[in-house]
Amino acid sequence: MDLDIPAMEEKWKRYWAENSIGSFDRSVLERNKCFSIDTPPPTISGKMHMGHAFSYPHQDFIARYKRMRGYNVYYPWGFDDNGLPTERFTEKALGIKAEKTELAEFIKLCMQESAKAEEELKKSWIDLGFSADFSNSYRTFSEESMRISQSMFLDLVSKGRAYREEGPTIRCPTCRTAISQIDLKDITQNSEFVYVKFRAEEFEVMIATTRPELLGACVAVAVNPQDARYAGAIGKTLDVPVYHRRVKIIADDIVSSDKGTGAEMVCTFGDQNDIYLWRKHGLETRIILDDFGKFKDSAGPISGLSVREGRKKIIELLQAEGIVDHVERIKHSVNAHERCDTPVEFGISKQWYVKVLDIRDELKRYAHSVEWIPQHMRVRIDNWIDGLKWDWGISRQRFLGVPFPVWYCKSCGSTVYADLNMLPVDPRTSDIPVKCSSCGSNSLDPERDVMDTWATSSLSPRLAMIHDGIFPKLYPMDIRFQGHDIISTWAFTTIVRSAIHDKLAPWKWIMISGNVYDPQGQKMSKSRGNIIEPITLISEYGADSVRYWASTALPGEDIRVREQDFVRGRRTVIKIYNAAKLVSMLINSMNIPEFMEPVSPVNLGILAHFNELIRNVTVLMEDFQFSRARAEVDNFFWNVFCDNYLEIAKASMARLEASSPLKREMGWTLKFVMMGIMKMYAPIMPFITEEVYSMIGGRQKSIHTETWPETVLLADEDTLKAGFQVLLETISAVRALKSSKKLSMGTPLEKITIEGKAAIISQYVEEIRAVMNIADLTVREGHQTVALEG
RNA sequence: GGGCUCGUAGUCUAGUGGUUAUGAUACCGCCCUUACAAGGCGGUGGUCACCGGUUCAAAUCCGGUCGGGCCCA
Repeated sequence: MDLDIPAMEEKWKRYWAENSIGSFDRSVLERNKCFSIDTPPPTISGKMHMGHAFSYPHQDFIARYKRMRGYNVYYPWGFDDNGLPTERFTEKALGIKAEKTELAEFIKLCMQESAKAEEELKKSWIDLGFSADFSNSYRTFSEESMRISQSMFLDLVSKGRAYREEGPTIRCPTCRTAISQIDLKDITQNSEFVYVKFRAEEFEVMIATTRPELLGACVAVAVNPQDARYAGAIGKTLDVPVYHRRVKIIADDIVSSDKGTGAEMVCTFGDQNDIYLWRKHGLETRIILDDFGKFKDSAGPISGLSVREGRKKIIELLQAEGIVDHVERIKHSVNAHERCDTPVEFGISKQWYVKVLDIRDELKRYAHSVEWIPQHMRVRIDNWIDGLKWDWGISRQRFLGVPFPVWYCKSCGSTVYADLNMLPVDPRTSDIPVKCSSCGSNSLDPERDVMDTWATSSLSPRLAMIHDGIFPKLYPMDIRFQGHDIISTWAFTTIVRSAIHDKLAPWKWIMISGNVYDPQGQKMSKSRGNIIEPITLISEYGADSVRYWASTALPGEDIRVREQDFVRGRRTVIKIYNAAKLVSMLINSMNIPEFMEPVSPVNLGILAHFNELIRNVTVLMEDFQFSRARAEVDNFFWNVFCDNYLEIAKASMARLEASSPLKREMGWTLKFVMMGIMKMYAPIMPFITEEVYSMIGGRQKSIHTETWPETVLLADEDTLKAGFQVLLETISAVRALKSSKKLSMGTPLEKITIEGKAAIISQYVEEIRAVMNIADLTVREGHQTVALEG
């Protein structure tokens, strides 16, 4: 009977759910008995994609392995329904616009849509056989998460780590919305460098700019301190053409001498470079563009114009002044909104920041106290921390997000914080009466910004464990799983939060996964049309095969989606099933005892090999090297167990009397080794191993509640193993002989002479005769040769 | 531009100083009555990106060059 993979997987999914296989035992909360996993909550705004199908199994391999090693595994599940992606998802699903919907209503709709999407999504994850706790998942935008996030924000405030200051905002003129840095991408566009002379009484400086229209926002001219051309000019002032104001010449290493003339105009704000210089040098602020991309009155002659019109007009005015030297066509990269490719504009407003610059060394120490898998990923967070230019900005000018529990007093200007017992609170929509804590006024303005999603996601260990009522029992957690693309965001911000709130590193280990590419090594994207859906692969090859594919990559390494890997996974599943069918046929009529001590060389030999396998695989799994671990099991299962031991056992047992002690011993060894292989495969392929476990008489209700295989005590294991190795080589030589004579492996042979290590081979004469169907076998001392006689 | 990473049969991949370089896939032979042809046995196929250095010995260590990828500017 052929194996029906979908039906088999369906059966066990139900069985595990009904029997709560793999669930966390709340009564055991000692840290050394638990293993806790900080899982990345997938965003609810998308389907499961190949990146998920690749990296999430890695967590599950470790979770299942640790359970079998006796740990009470805390493997919570969350969904990320916070922030902009959910806004867009809800807008699209309901055909509404956040701007045109009443705020409280919009947020309610977002939460409803998220809840629906989560139910749908959950199914995909369960289909892949994950053993996380789906029955009790947390959400990054629940009332509970909001309360946690707000209370931890207040903790930042009380520790002097959160502050509010003027900061840049990014707007997309096309989408007419505030966006965050994460929504930016670099695009290269054709542009022109306009070379303009800035004059002073005694000298002039030529600057090259791609944004002449921002002349009215010019607050400085910057040069590199090493640049000899401007050495004498630093600190002096220049006249801004058209507007005729004086600005200072400042020096900064960030200015490149070989770009343009080496002197650049600093405007508030043309690009991120400007923001950096503005902040570092404490420059004044001149905002001349409004939120809709039109010039304000302060832009003087170009007020009311668009960016494009203003640019044309300014160039005309500069030419009229006779100070345009020349115009050069160039290609340069600009920050653009990733959705619509429009170059963004920068504005300014008061924003909340988390102070991190002064604790960089401490953050690095915490980052280093975590063990990074693979180790080389650790330098990425070092580079990030070293390269930080400003504090962590957590304000976003959006609708859906965790609100700041903050008001501003209209009469005295104080910042008023919510009490802990008010949380969660949305000052934008709440009618809770709040009074100013300094002057008692009840006339307060709510903070209208919301927190960036990372400000909440960075608390994921708390979100999960408070939700489950076990915080801080298992905190810090054992391991975080995440991709390398978010080391500078999620890993970094989580380390920041534990460092500040708890003076701890958040985990013992962090495991970084790679990216998934299409068969040609290209990124998968809608625009390339090369998206492959995990659901398609699951229905075609089975979840075990998809997991098998995911297990082929080493930690941190990228992988391609290639048909042949799934084919290989499915072959393995089917091979396991067929091997199990044979094993159960061979042993089912027997009464196999739980323990036995084999005495025959062939059984001791495979056990010696198996011991070695268990040791190697265990070391690899402890080291999170599931790819190598699985390859070891594969090799043993196919080449040693199936191709040889099973063939030997099948042929030998057919010749032995039912009452023969050797037959009984073989039956026991078959079951013992097969069971052990299944246990080592179980974390990778939970479905087929469960099926086999039930076929060959597992004693527990599931293989996933079994313990990891342990070695058996053998006298002189090395000799046993070497002897068994000679047996395998001898069989291989006889097979080669049959193959060269174009005979089937089952063809009877009359008389065969084997030359080799006679003392060893003689121990296995009966097995060799049986498996190769040889009537008369002679063994002679000599170099390994096999000859057919007569 | 900076950091990290990778470069091994047509393709993918193992291999951090020591026999004849691992395995998968593809390809070519042969083998189906008794677990599995989605299988078994055997075979073809490689200047280990390039150049130089260290060493008795380099795919492996060091330096450089070229090319790919990711992250950051």
